[in-house]
Amino acid sequence: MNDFYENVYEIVRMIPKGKVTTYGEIAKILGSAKSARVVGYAMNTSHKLQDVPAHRVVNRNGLLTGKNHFDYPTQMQELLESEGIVIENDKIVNFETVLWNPTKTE
DNA sequence: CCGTTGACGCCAT
DNA sequence: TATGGCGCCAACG
Repeated sequence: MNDFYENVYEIVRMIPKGKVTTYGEIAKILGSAKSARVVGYAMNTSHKLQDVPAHRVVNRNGLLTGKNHFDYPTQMQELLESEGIVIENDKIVNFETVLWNPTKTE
């Protein structure tokens, strides 16, 4: 397991309930701001890991781009809604409000 | 070993 | 404002 992925998983695991973060932010924290795609790929690999709430990770627009990779397309939205996050048209409402900043939280 | 693809993001047109 | 292309890095065929 590469440190890059380990860091990704660790950050995603740190996301508190009812909050979300973006691939770009995670990538930036890891030092590869432009490698957001790799973060997404890591998420795909994390599918086998239960401790990684991949549903709390969205793109910079708050759009549920990865919903199609779950067991069923609506699972991601359902999980987020279960945590109090409001989603409309596959997009998170009040995205900035539910956005979690890993760097601000220690 | 080389080419293509992808849970993204930014810049150019 | 909307669409398209390029970059980045790793995995897969």
